[in-house]
Amino acid sequence: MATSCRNCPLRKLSLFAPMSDHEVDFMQGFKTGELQVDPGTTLMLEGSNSPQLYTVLDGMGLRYKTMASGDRQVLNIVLPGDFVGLQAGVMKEMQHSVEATTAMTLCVFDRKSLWALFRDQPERAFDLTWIAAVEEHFLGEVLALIGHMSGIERIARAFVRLHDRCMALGLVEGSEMPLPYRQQDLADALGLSLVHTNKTLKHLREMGVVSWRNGRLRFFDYDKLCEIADLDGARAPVTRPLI
Amino acid sequence: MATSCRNCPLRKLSLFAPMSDHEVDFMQGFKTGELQVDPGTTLMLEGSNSPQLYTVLDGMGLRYKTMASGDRQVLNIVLPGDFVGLQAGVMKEMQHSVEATTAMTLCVFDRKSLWALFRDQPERAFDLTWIAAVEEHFLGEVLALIGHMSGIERIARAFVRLHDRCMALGLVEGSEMPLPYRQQDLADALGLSLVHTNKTLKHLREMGVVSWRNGRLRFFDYDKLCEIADLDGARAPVTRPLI
DNA sequence: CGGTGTTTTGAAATGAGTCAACATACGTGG
DNA sequence: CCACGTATGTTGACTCATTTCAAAACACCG
Repeated sequence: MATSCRNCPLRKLSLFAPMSDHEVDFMQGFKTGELQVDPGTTLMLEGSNSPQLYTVLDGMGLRYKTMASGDRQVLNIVLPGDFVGLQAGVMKEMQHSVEATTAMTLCVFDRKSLWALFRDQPERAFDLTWIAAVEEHFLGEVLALIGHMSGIERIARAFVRLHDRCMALGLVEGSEMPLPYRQQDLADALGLSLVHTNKTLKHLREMGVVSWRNGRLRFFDYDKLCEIADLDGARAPVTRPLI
Repeated sequence: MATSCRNCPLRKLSLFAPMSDHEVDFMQGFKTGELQVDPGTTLMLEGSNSPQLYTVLDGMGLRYKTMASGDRQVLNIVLPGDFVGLQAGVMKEMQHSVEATTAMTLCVFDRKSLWALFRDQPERAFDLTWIAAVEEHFLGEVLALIGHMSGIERIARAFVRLHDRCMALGLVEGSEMPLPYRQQDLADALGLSLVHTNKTLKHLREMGVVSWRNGRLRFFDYDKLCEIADLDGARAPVTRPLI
């Protein structure tokens, strides 16, 4: 049974900007359905133009680009609350692909009604731009990360950032959280080779900082991890709108 | 004397999406003035919240992030037609800084009237989101670049992309174009050390491919450059809106 | 039980960073 | 007009993080 926007479990989270009843009603009308996909499903394909846009309700995915050489650059990890397909909505086509890593539940919107949203709901239109700006911000962060940090620093920072995001979503259980990816995925996200990623993970494990096994990430010494990641404890949470 | 939007020289370029007379009139009203800045001026500061937004009319600049270590990551080069400050407009504050490299002329908009734009001009609001999506796309490209390519490939690709952008803006004169930056700027943009950037530039020069001297970039063998950059000749130009 | 995908390990090769000096250009003030 | 200071570009030698290659161990599934 499909969730109604009114009882959307994500909306309750403080991570997301509050929305008036009237706005929620509009979103409800904007929503055309709900989609369940299996792990490995490609939601958006680079160069294509999806007729549908999504908001992730549940599950995890990946945004990535495929390069001429066949390599893959993972742009970021897709978590609940993320909006998928904005590029297809405003540009001619997607510039990256999006794939479901786990099973996912998605809110479906019709691309054609995006224009109605801009016309009738300036607040929501503003929020969409906001979302695009937040995406841009995250990409900028990763760029700085890959451009200037060593392997162990990159991995540590990726883990901390992931922890922050999952914490805000209530996905962290004690000192443990799900991370259902392959080492190859992390390597592709951080611009490292698989072998080096593996060895660095081993190093972090033996240092007693974090352990990533069987799709679960365990934090043994979070402070140390932050230190390696060159991040202090005070990180302002980024509030953002939910579409 | 300030340029009127109606005769805006940029608008004529095919790079930018066409705009109706009515839309141009609105933009004219949105525009509050024109700003001239000297080289080295900081237009936006990371963490601050500018009351003004700009569209570059003339000159070149840099967007960059400053890292805890003191390093700098150049996100991209700012050219005429680029919109500056969108992040400050929709998020609480800028996540990167913007600096004028040469003298610049900027169209000034009032941040407060951004909301009016969303309310009264859904087409323009749509364009703003479009711009944000284009920015995101470019950052994704650079990310893939830095994550997976060697020094010489990165430099070659940066030059080709720059050539494409400047060509669309009519800034290329024959096989030569202005590039008023320091080697350090390029190094910071591509995640390379200054020394390695210097040596790679020398290498490209000695191969007879490109020469970058005295703020001017000269192409001797453009095909070869594209080959090194792993780009074929057929690159679709990205049309985008001008605000 | 064999097949496929993932993780792990070791050894060798190298691209890129760091250090440290020198060269060049440009502007300012004496 | 020259001397000096600062910013940028150039070069060589050395080091090391990371990549690449190759193989083995492990896990899961039909």
